[in-house]
Amino acid sequence: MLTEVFLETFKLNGLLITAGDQLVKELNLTSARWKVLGALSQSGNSMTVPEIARTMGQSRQAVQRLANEMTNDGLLEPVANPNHQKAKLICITDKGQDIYKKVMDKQVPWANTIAHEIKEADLESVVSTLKFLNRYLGHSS
Amino acid sequence: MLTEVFLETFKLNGLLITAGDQLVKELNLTSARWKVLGALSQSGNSMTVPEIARTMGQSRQAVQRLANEMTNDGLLEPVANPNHQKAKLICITDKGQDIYKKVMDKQVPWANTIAHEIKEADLESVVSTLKFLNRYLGHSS
DNA sequence: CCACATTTGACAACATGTTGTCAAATGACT
DNA sequence: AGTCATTTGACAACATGTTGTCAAATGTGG
Repeated sequence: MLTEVFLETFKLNGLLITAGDQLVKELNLTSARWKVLGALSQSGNSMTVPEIARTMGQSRQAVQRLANEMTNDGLLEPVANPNHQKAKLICITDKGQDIYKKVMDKQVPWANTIAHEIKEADLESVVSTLKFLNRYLGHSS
Repeated sequence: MLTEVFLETFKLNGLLITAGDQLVKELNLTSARWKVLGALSQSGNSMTVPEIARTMGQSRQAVQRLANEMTNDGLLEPVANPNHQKAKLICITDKGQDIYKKVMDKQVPWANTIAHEIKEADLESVVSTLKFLNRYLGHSS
């Protein structure tokens, strides 16, 4: 049955990326960049690239490229890190905040429409189980 | 909370691909090809490329490329489709069956180790909720 | 303080995914 | 049958992801 969870996760990932790309297209965003903004936003707005990568379950190189491009586009900005000379802290710019807010204004009602069709207990079960799997797989590697 | 489900899904997807790649590396497979074999295997061993793509929640072009490469590698073979001249039915070759079996021999114990740490009710909750989300997102697009 | 492992940014090679386009095959409707 | 929308394989452009490597910065243990 866990195998089924994995297959459904792969599928959901694909469908979410497609749906997400459609949702944020007109804001000149993509799902990948949205995810970076989300990770930063969720954690107080300032992390190094490798920290973002670990949060997202991806390689630091993938996030590094996104961060560089988004910095060029004025969505992010690197600020000096008192704890590390090379590893700058990545922050969201005002422009980035603005766009992220607009994304959330579109995403929240969309998510609520879906969430209404799912029992709250199931949602909690899913969140905690996925978190457990992420913790488990994250530590093992 | 549904937003959290989505973020955890993205993360789990990344970690699963990494873990899967490690698991099947020595069999000259990758997670992507494994998924194609799994989709075919789960559905009686014969589907057209677009059918596989819909099962996996991906674009038919992505699956087409994988299918072409795996055909060149002797894992798959296209057979005539009585219902469609162009859209061949993709089948797993004996060699493909062999490798898939070896993958499962490695994956099943690995999955069981993890599954033991999760309550069965939670697992059922996750599977049915993910399936619902996939059905919902699949129909809407 | 010094050697050594780890982390980090930068860069490259490559796998995997999306979208868009085209012509051929199919299906649906009159 | 004839027309038109849809599906399909092929191909291309591009976004996103992995791994591997290197040198610099950091952490760790003597």
